[in-house]
Amino acid sequence: MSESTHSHHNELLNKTRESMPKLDTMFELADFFKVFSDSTRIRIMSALFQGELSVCCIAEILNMEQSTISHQLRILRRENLVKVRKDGKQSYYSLADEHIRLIFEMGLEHIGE
Amino acid sequence: MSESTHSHHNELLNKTRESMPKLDTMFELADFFKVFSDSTRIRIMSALFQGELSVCCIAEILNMEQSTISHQLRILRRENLVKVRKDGKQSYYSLADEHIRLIFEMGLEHIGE
DNA sequence: TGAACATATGAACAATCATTCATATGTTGT
DNA sequence: ACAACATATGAATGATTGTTCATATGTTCA
Repeated sequence: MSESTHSHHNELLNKTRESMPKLDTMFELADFFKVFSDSTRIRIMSALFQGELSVCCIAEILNMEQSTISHQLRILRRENLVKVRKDGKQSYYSLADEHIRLIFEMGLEHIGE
Repeated sequence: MSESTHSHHNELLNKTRESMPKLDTMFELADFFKVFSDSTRIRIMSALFQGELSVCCIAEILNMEQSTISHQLRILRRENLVKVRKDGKQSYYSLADEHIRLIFEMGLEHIGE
């Protein structure tokens, strides 16, 4: 292989590497989308578009265990996608971000709904 | 508990259920975002923003096994996010959709980059 | 204070998934 | 036809993750 071929090859390689986001950023991005990659979390967020809901209400709407919902809400909280308002015994969850609706719409558009 | 309390409760429950996307749609949506939830796939797509690339070139850019890249490209192909152009020994992959850039930008915006 | 209820959480388990290794398929140039 | 190369893919493995059960924490009301 000639030297010029090598250098062209390395040029593309370096140019592409430089155009890419930082490695850490790409890991964060994957983690962010990971939150949307589970159907239970998608269903919880879908329910919350309607307005704030308590944990047991979400569990009833989805027809799933309260424990399951709590665990998934913890993940949504950790990623700042929902916020909590405590009132007596209940915890009322709501979407933290109008952003989420856009991300949903974008996904729905791609799967053609 | 009074009957009116019950009916208010069921009203919210039904209203919310009706406002949600179809169950199948929510499963599809989760599957769609699942593709973006892995850092290797994110890195592959990031590289492809630059233009089409062969499999071994992607492997070199990411410094990963050719086999790993092939497996992940298969998933991206299955979900219609990349397309292939075969030329001799090589397979050149490129992004199937300008959509992907928007989804990336939306994610980057949320993680604050 | 005690009973009933709402929520959170740790441990265990099953299922999913990314990676690697080995190898098959297909192409180019000699 | 053969050697060298590029890509694809099945099987095995290790790691991650969603769900369930049991239980802890905290609140309300009698």
